[in-house]
Amino acid sequence: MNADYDPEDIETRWQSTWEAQGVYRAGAQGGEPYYLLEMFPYPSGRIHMGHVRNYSIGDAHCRYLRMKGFDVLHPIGWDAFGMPAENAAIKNNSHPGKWTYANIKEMRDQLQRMGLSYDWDRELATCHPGYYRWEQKIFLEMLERGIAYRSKQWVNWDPVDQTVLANEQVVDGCGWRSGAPVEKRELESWSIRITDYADELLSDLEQLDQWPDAVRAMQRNWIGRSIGARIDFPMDGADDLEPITVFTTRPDTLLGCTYMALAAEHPLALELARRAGTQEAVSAFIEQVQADKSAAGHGDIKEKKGIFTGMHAQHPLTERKIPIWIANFVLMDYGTGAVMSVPAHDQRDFEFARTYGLDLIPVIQPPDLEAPLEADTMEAAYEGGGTLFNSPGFDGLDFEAAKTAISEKLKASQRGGPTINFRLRDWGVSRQRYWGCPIPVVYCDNCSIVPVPDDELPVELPQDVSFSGAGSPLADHPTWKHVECPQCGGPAVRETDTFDTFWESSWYFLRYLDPRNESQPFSPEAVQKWFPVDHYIGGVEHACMHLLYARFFTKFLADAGYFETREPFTRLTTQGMVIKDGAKMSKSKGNVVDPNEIIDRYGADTARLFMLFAAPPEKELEWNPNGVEGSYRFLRRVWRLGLAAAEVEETDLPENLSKGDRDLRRSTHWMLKKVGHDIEQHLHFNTAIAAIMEHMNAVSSSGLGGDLKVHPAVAREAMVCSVQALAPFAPHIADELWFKLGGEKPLITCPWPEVDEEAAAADEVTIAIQVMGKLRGTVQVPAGASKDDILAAAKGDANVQRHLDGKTIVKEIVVPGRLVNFVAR
RNA sequence: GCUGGAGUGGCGGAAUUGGUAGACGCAGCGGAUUCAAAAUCCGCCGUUGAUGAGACGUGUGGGUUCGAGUCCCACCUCCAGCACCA
Repeated sequence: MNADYDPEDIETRWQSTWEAQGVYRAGAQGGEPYYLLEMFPYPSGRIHMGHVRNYSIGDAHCRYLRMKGFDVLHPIGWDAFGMPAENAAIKNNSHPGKWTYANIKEMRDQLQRMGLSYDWDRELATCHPGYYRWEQKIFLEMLERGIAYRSKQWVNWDPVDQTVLANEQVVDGCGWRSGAPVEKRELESWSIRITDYADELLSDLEQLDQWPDAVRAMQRNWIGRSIGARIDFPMDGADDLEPITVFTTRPDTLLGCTYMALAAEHPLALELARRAGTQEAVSAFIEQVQADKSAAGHGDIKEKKGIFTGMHAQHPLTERKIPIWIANFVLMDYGTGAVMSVPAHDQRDFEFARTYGLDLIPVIQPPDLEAPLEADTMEAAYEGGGTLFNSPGFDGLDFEAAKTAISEKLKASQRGGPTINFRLRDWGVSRQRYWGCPIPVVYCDNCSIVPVPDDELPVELPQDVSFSGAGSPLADHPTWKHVECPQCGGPAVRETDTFDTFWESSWYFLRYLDPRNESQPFSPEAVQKWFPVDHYIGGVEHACMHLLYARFFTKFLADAGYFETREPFTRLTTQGMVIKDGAKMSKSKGNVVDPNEIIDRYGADTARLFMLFAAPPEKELEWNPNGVEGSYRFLRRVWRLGLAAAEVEETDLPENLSKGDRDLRRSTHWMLKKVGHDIEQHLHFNTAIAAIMEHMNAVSSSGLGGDLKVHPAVAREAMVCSVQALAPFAPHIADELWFKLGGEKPLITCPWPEVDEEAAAADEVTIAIQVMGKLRGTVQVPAGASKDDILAAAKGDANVQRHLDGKTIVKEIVVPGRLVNFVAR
């Protein structure tokens, strides 16, 4: 009679039933809307354990919320543009789209085998023109509002992927995808003024109180707001040149400035050298710096090097002559690419000055030092605070007051003033690749940059391309780029760069709301109903790229009038990595476990259960084959007990329950309460599942399947509730048993069981008894026992008496339901 | 260096936020069942002690408290992100 647990049979049957009944469709049941989203996958070909974990977490939450009566939107799609498709196309001499769609099909099958609760009607692929036409439109709105601009600038060039990278995409000086050392190139390209939103992106982090602190901190660092001053240094003896502007956080040390340093890429570097006649040496130095950077792979500079340009600036307050140097440690990417050097109070400047024999002028006196700082005896820069000296007009001021005083003075004489500087740079979005969304502009000799008119969108990628050449197939295409200028009708050429693929993922969560809309990117009604995303789940590696861009897009779209919401993701969960043998799973380490094999062997329910049980979502998860086996063993146990319960006669709960009945009912309802609580409070599925396991131990002890020691109705209830509680984690086996126990609709469409608080409450509690804070015994008392009764019972304990013997109790502490502590002398 | 986080049995991890440290699972040990195996079931399982009483025990050292894994001070180690950021 007892068929063995056969996950494959159960899972395929339920997956088709669910699909046939459309139980996952958003709006299928009504209820309060809830938008639950996991980061969509790149269709690389196969899903990996990281995906399985990510989607198991999201699915468990989704199923729980559905049972709690929410109308959950839970969509899935494909982040389908990107380099791997193009590389595969080059290798196989085929088309990236072919590779991409084949992978999507493969991965869709895999996800469906996991039995995930997605609304597949909303599936989207970002490489589809029906998707990307709307991001072209959004770009044109950015262009119109001055948020998108084209400029010639120094960019990060990935020599392997043959494309430009944004700052965020350079990791340790290497391309985030290719791993190749990044080079600096000067290119015409498109940028997005994300820096216009720097302040808001920073300050709104405050309100994201359901985001992990780590992610907020990373974004805060990334945006890098610092308060300081902008200071203009006029040129000495070259009146036709603009002053050199620097940014400093220490305007109080301005009088200690003895030289200036420019980045090698600074536009004035060569110009100054040309005027001073040091061109040859300086350009050799600049080339050396560039070569060192490429060779080191990183921005890692071993020793500080520099060269004097031969030119001088004037100190903005004293008009003293300030030599202008070029130095390898000055970054063009930060501030203005030029710094004022105060060697007495900045360690880098100090080292540089000592190397090249430059002057030191100490101007801040440390508060705990009696003798004044002296240039000749200093062994390191003093970077702390103190009182100003050697600073005519500011001597005696505290350094903090001096920051303001000097900034204001500069402002008054129009030589700078207080300012706030950000580390965040504008977002360079041009990519010299084919498999991306075309940037919808054309270049016309008469009209310059012309946006593609709305009725000509989307600008589609041509299908007939060859990947033989080194550059972009779009640039090499014989006809595609040649068009009539939309403005003057003359000959024009299309932009052949495509967008950074982070462009697609910056707004896909909005397209899900209305994925087939052909007249707008999404309807206001859909946004009104679902946006923002209530809970977003994904990997922490996107903390500073995707999540920052998505926040920016949302703010821009709000400003463009699409909606009011200014933050896209209310709650964020960043799940930990799946590791094996202490290391991230990777082909090179040979420690990859293929989800397919696990599902073949144990079924999806076991794989999911293990992933949720082994660790809370935000922690790393160590893949443990024995642990998987344990989860499988548990489900088999549930299966047997479930079948046994289905055999038990169906009756009402009796009026009078035996102690055994009450104990099992307490276990049942305590478990339900605990599962609900753990999911709602912290998404701690691991402790929720532990509670179900604990309860199953109690069910097992009740004799179910053998000599039943409890009332049949109590035993049935115990199993029915277990199956319901298990539904978010192992949905297939849960539905199968649910139907065997008399259920008529899939559990995801059924309400979460009510906790019977009375049954869940204990009628007896164990009180710990301490003497002087040390545990000396325990005692069982009725749940509502009075303090006096508890104390009496505690004093009755033989061991406690032994420890109190010969002592006087000076204090009795009673924590109701918990413990008693006797303080005795 | 800066920022964020974490240190609990052989392992993954619990501990209602100041109240019996080690739930649940894995591994291990012992037993039942079996001709045997698989599967299943029961018991033990921080260290020490003897199966008892006890002592010790949540990275280290102090402190607050009747009572500290939890709070305070100082330190150590590990992980992650950023890093010559002016």
